[in-house]
This record gives sequence, C-alpha cells and structure tokens, in this order.
Amino acid sequence: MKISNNIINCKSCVYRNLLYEMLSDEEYGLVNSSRREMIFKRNELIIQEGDEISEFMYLRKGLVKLYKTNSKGKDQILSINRPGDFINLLSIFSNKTQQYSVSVLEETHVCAVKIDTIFDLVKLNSEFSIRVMNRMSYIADEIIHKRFEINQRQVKGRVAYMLRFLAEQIYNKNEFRMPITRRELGELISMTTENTIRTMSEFRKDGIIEMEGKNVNIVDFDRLKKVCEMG
Amino acid sequence: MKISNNIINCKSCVYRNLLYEMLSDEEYGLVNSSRREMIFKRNELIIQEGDEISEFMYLRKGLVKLYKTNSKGKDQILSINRPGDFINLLSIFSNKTQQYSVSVLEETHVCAVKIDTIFDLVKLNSEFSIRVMNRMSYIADEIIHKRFEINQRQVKGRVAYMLRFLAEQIYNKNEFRMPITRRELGELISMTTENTIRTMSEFRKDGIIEMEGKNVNIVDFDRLKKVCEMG
DNA sequence: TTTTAGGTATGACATATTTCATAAAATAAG
DNA sequence: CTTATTTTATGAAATATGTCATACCTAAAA
Repeated sequence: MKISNNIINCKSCVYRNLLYEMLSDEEYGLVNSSRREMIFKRNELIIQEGDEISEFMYLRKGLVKLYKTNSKGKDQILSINRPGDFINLLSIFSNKTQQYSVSVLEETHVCAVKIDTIFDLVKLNSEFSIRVMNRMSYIADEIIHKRFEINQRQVKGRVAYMLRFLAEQIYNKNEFRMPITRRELGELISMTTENTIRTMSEFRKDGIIEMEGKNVNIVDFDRLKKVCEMG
Repeated sequence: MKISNNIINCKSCVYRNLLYEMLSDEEYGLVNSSRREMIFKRNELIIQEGDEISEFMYLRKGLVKLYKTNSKGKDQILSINRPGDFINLLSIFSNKTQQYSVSVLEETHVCAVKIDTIFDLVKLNSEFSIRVMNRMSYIADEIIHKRFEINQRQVKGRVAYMLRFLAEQIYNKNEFRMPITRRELGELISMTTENTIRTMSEFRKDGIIEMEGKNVNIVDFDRLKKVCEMG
C-alpha cells in the first residue's frame, strides 16, 4: 500500500452524490480534512477481520473481495466490491472490530475517513444519518440476497449465476478478464476448486462460453441464463 | 392476528434499555403514542416480502422465523428471532418494500411503531440514530455469520450447529421442544427434509440426542459439539 | 535464466446428497 | 370422532460433489 499524494478533489467524486450530497460545505470540509487516500496493489490486504476500526473506507477505483476466514483457514467470499461500495460500513457502528477481511483483486484506490468524523457527521446532520442507514440496508441486502441465490442452486447454476454477475454487474459486457482465480470463484459459491474448474470446462465444451486463461467470453448468453435459472 | 388491548407499559419493557434508553421522556412519548401491540398465533404471517413498510416491528414475546421465498416457491429461512430482535429494522431505511417475510413459530406479541415516528426520532436524537445503526449492524452480522457457519459444513455439521443454536441461544437448556418442523430445519440449513430427518435419526441412534416427536434432549453435548466442529 | 509456487485441467474413485417411493404417526379440519 | 393433510421415517437408486493423484501451464522469485 502507498499513500496517494495526488488526491482528487472531493467535489468531483461519485460519493458526493452517493453519500455526501446533503452535507453543508462546512460539514463536507470535515470529511476532506480527515480523509486520506491510499493505493493498493493486487492481493494486498486492505482490511483484516479482527482489526480495530479507525477509518471508514470506500473505493474510488478498483475491485476488491470481502471475505471471512474459517477456523480451518478456508476463506468464504461474501461479495465482490467496486467503486460506489462502502467496504466496512456494515461494521463501523457495531462497537466491534472489523467483521470481514477485504483484499484487492485489481489495483484499488481507497478513500479513508476517520471514524470519529463519521460519528460527528451523524450527530450534526440527520439527513446524513438516514443516508448511512440506507446504505447499510443496501449492503446487507446485497450480501444476504446473493447467498440466498447461491444456496438454492447447485454447481452449474452457481457458476452460471456468478458469470452473469460479472458480465452484467461488474463489466457490463459479455467478454471480460476474470478478476478472480477459479479457487476464489469456488470460495464465492461454496464449492471446491476442482468442481468449479470442471464446470467452467463443461460450459466451454457445451459452447456456452469461450475461455483462454483468465479471458472469458460468454458466447451463448441465453443458454447461460437458462442454466442459471434451472439451478 | 388480533390487536392487544392489554398494552404493557413501555417503561418496563426490555426495549427501553435495548433501543430507547437515550430518549427523553417527550421523545419516548412519541413512541408510545404511535405504537400498537398485536398478537399472532403459530403460522400466522406477520410480514410478507414485498409489502410496503409502514411500521417498525419488534417482538415483545414469542418466536418467529425470517425467510425468503424463491421463484419456485421454496423458502429459505435466514434467522430465528425472539424478543429483543428487530424483525424489519434492516429494511426500514432501504426505500424499498419489506425484503423478508416473517411468520410465527410460537405465539408472538409484536410491538409496531409507525415508521414516520422512527424517522422523526432519528432526526431529533443522534444518540438514537447511532443505536439504530448499531442494531442494524448486529442484525446483518447475525444473518451473514450464520450463513457463513452453515455453508462450511455438511449435513451432520449443519444439523448439529442448529441444535446447538437452539439449545444454547434460544432455550438455554439441553432439553426443548423443537419450534420448527424438520422441513423448516432443512430450509434453515439448505438441505432436503429427508436428509434432515435422517440426520436427526442418526444422532438418536448414535446416542447424541433423545427424541420423541418434537421433543429433543441433547444427552451427549460433547459429541454434538464435536460433530458441529468437524463440519 | 532457472527455479519455484500457484493456477488450470482432467480422470478415477469415494462419499455425500437428492430423489422417488412408501408407510406410520401426528395434527388439523370437518 | 372421523377424515384429510402434514409430518416423521426409512430404503434403494440415481445423481452430485468431494477427494486424491497427476500433469501441464503460467507467473513470480531467485
């Protein structure tokens, strides 16, 4: 990780609308003065489960995974997050430590605002409070809903679901470079690496996708959808 | 459902400490004046996914399940909730409809406060806001953590985990009457009813539990724990 | 450049889980 | 109280998934 010294002006930030729009100039100044920006490279750890929470963090750029590690050292990925997502909002008001780990899939720029500032803003501006609650609600629903969808499918349906997610939500096109390994894909859908690889191969043999290393091209989206809906 | 006319005084309510402790007498008065109390019997539906959210609801007494229904009509239970749990707090600030259904396992008394009142309180009292966020955090973590635990186990481990949950968190004793059917237990751990039943029978044959209809007695808790930890 | 570690790939076999069938027991409905 | 429906129960067969072994490829490290 390195601290960025090329800090982009907040006025032009996407979060101005997403979270900070109701703040007065003075309140917005509080955010800026307690804010720092960091750059993380692939595989770096941004947040470790169990750490003290001292900053509220969100992505300005990049892609990360949010996950938990079990007692046997196995990871379970809860979500893939990108700019516009608040990576630790769900834990900030918990009076606990970080509940999830976050690590980097694609080079990521993180904005970090001191948590005390966030508490101050909540005290100063009730519109901001409500927006924070709104975002918490959204984040929780995203994670819970994704698990709900995954749990009712079996391997093929799960892989299809995640490929759709990547194509539709993350990259907005049918051809993309997988941001995660097959093992990580397995950790996302609670399946073994081998089965995940096998299923991808099967989709290739069936003519649903084309693959070359990490590059994936969904050539028969309708069939992918069907597999996704069948379970 | 029937409206209760024997409304218990809020001053003596467990929620006074859990959620409302920082409210002034005047603010607390707002809660009371927009509050109603309802009684639901087993299997009644308290909240239907998709309903408009007009009230903030929580249990004074009883036991409920919170669940989602998939496109094929199958339910997936996300949590079992009892007094002290806020059954729709996670959805109130979402600007959406109810995200989960809630139905009754054991006769339940529900307090319902108009959602406008909750918004007013958030605006009036920032300590209250922070407490609300704290509770949202807690609720989301509970659901997410439970799925995390369930997903890393196979049938035996899952059933063991839920039996421990019932014994340790819900009833505080090793002998209890199952508040859910085997099918519901299956919906809670994402397994078929048959497998769930089979696993319970196996635990009985192995001398881990005694069973008679819905009555369960965990006679070898150590072994149940071991099964739970093995996965 | 060579070495090393991790990622992708696939087969064969073991195990876990679902599905389908059937039946007794318990509970709800008339 | 009788009848219908749901719940619990179990077996056998089909299917899905995990495990172990092995190989090759790729990217990072020495």
